[in-house]
Amino acid sequence: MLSGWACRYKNLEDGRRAIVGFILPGDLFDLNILILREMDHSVAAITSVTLAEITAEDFDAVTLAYPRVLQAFWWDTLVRQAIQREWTVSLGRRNAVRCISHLLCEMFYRLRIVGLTYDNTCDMPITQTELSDATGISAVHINRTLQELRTRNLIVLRGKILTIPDLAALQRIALFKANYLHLDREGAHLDASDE
Amino acid sequence: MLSGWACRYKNLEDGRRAIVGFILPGDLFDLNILILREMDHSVAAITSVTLAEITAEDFDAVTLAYPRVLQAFWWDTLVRQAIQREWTVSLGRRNAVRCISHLLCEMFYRLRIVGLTYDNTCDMPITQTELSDATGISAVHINRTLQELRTRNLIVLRGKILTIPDLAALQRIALFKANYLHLDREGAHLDASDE
DNA sequence: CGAGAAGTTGAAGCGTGTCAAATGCAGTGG
DNA sequence: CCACTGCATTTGACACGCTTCAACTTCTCG
Repeated sequence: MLSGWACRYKNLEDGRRAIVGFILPGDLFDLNILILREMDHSVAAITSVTLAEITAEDFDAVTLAYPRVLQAFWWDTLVRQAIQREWTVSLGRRNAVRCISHLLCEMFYRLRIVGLTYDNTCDMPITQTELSDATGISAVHINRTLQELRTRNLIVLRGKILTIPDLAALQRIALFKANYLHLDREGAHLDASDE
Repeated sequence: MLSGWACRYKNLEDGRRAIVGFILPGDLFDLNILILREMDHSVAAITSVTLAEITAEDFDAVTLAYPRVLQAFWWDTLVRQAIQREWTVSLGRRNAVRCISHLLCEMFYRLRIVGLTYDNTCDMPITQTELSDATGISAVHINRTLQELRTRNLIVLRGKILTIPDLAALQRIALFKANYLHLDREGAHLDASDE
């Protein structure tokens, strides 16, 4: 993924859609298809996107010839898995305010790694309906919760642009700890939390 | 993991515990520690367990010398990730009855792969409190929901032994589709669902 | 047999879902 | 430039699944 946003999702048999992850610029996708026989989920673009492609043959050739490359890819996979685990925690244990705050924190950090934040703002091209599909919270309640976050001056979200006036405060609300993103292996990072 | 059950969990700052996955016999654990610098979660034994261990040096040596081994390990990682995604769906979209049913289906299938089911029964050594930590549903409601599943003859659960009289029926309730477990790469499998 | 853990039960409250309708907003064609 | 269209956001009222609390009972194991 070179630019743009996409999401992974699964459709339940009763027709509802569940977003299980967001794919941001710089993310690898999709290694699944190279290793597993069958995709167990779908991917959809949220904005217009640009991709770089590699064939299965080239992938096999490169990774077999340069195992370090495979290890690096694997590192990426493990980080995605850590993110998925944190989503599990969010959905199971965090209420609406915390769940949404946590998701926004995660997006902001992930965008910052790849240089797509500007001071304390970043793009946030997802609709409230998509937020609903991602968090399992109804769209109506997403709306009310966003308004609460706005009222408490924790976020400014207008026209697909997100500004976080006080990241440390938002993290505190969200019970967000950035360590699960394993930023230490990558370049730029600054943890706004106290610890 | 050679025998016994364990779980991965994270502690929230407010003291609650969230179980983000179960580790069953045959599962690899923990590749994270070999690749990532820092564990972002903890692992606890549920029953007494036996493990096989490999040093980081041996691991590096083997995977660098035999890239196919690394690819196989990676395949395992991707399946774990698929399971984690399905947990995300469960917590976000399934109500208590479906969520618990789904978890039981998953456990049963995973145990069956490694030959730890006997006809339609298997061990289920987790307490209702642990089920609560895994699903985000309060222990009290876990209890009531299990009773409902028992009343509807969907499960028989007594003394850490689970029997599923009609697996297809339970899957239907749970909206369970076994494809996400990617059983096709492994040996024995029988999908009890209609499709 | 005793003690602590696990499971069970009831009552009350609340966070969130659902439904339905109104409003705002962006793109399209006349 | 405006009417038109469809989607996203917002609002209010009401219902319900689930949580919480607190007690009680049943298991398990030394």
